[in-house]
Amino acid sequence: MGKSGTLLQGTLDLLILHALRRGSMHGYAIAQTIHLLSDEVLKVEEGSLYPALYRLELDGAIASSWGMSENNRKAKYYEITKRGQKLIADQQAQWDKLSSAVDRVLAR
Amino acid sequence: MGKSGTLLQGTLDLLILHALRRGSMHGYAIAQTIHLLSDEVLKVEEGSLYPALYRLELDGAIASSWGMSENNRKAKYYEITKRGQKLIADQQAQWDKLSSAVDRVLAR
DNA sequence: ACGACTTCCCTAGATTGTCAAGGGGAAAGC
DNA sequence: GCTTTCCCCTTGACAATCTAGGGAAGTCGT
Repeated sequence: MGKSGTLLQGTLDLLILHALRRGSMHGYAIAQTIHLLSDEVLKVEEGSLYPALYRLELDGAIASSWGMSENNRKAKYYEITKRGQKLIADQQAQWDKLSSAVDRVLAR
Repeated sequence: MGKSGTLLQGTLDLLILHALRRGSMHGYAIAQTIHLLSDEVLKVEEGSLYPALYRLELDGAIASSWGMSENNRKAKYYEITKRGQKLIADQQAQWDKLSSAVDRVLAR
């Protein structure tokens, strides 16, 4: 495994999309949400997060708009698009398939 | 997830080491073993396998020696070293920790 | 004896995803 | 005014995997 880094490569997009299922959120909050929902195991670096958000928006999986945060700061809010919904389903299926395959190998 | 590629990045070393728990094996057989144990879900490309074996041997996790395969071909047999045993434990713990963290996020 | 196929090894180059390490602006609290 | 927190972003390096090759040697069918 990579020396450092608390993420399983390839899962970040799925994690982001899943966080956004709870409603529209700005980037900073997405990172916090993932951190919390994972019981503080997963930590999303900003240098990973923002490029990922950019990719996802380019891909049409999420859409953004500027607004004001609860703390009265300018923030870019993201929400899932219809295309993103489909991506969630696909990627979750892929994750389930692959991670359970790994588990099978490790169990035998 | 990556357009193609059936592997979760970061898991290959662990899969290889786990296959070798069953006894000394040559590279080609390691790939087949992983493929079979995963119910044909995981496919290890040779272009990923051999560099990984090289890394692991450099790292002292496995050791190799030339021999003859069951099919009467020259083959390089690998076995786990003591250091490799420890790596298995560490990486499996890491995998369990991270994959269950992902599952937690996806479930909530 | 020839060709096709399989088994086994290996490498070079491109691609991708993440990380480390920065920088910056603006509100809040002291 | 100073520091801290919140929020955005970029650049360059790095590690892991894949694609797409190449090669040698045994087996099998004809």
